[in-house]
Amino acid sequence: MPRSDQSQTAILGALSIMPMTGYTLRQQIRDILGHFWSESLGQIYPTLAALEQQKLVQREVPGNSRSTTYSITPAGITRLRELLAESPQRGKPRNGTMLRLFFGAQLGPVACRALVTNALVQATDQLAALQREREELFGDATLAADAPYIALTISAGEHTARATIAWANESLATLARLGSS
Amino acid sequence: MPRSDQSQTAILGALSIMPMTGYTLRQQIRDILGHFWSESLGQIYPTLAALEQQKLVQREVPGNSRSTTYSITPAGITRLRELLAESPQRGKPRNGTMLRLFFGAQLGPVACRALVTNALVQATDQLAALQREREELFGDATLAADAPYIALTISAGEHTARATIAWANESLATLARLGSS
DNA sequence: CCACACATGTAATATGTTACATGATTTA
DNA sequence: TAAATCATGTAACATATTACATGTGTGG
Repeated sequence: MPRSDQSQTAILGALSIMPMTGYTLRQQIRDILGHFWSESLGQIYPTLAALEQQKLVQREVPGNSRSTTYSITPAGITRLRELLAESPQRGKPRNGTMLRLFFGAQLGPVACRALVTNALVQATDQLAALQREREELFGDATLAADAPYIALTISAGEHTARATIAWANESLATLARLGSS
Repeated sequence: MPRSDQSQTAILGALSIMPMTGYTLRQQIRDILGHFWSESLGQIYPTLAALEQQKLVQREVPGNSRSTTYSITPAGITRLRELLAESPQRGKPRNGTMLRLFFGAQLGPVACRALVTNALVQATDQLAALQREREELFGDATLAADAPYIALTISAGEHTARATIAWANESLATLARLGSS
């Protein structure tokens, strides 16, 4: 059962910052990588088991607690660096909003306006969330080494969100003209 | 074997513009929706078979040719409008470049620079491709009804590409400072 | 006539989510 | 002590890609 390289990369990466349980792993990935990554528990547990078999991660002292904290091994760090060095296989795009807009003649201008408005709201929310994250990032001393790189990914999200906002406003104006004529 | 609503939407949508074979369907989706959508042949043929069973598409006069051209039925148009009206289920993001950059401390500044440069090149190429498409769009009279909506999706691609270019240039400057210090 | 594009379809494989089953720990 | 959260793991289902097997039409 070969668990995907991609999931292994994300999980090893997260464990390279700090040891965690599978459950916490999902939370951290959702909350911190959420803008550009996702993993489900159904992926995480089997992947952790596979990584453990390959000795790339290990269970930490399972003393008193019933929960299993995993940490990355030196071999795991080596493997992580290999995986990160592989060229990123771009996932196939599937943007439901654009698909609907493309066939907007079938959908009608009113529903299209709703789609764009929705995209606008989401992008605005995301921009706010990213700005909050940026502030938190500088308050966390344990991330000192990672902070400059993490800031790059936050910046990317901000650029994209602002682009979406600009596009949405433009498009709403266009759609208004389209609807009235 | 329930074929996904998402694939059905894309295929019915494409057939709403003109009848096609499965093979051509894939080409058109790759070439025209490629910026925000993808379907493989392994999806297209089974989906077409399912759609035919539901009478949402039909084979056109299979007279002399060996190839099977499908066209959308009135029921298919109705179904397409239903599908388009469903709120777009956002696919989970998986951006390999951002994942690598996030763990840039493990990967090192040189490889990170390469990742960003690569993103810059891709975005530049895409911007050029989109501008070509925009010109073609106005030259094609058969798309008159769809053109304004299609233009919206092209514009979205352009905004995103320009945002990526701006981010990449900024980030290269940041990485240069990071590497030299 | 040979290579290449057109065309169809299936099977193996990969990937991934959701729901289910189960239970411990914390907090109000 | 009841509810919420933390935690693990599996199974069923959904989705998707790639490779394979096979054949037709067309241009050089």
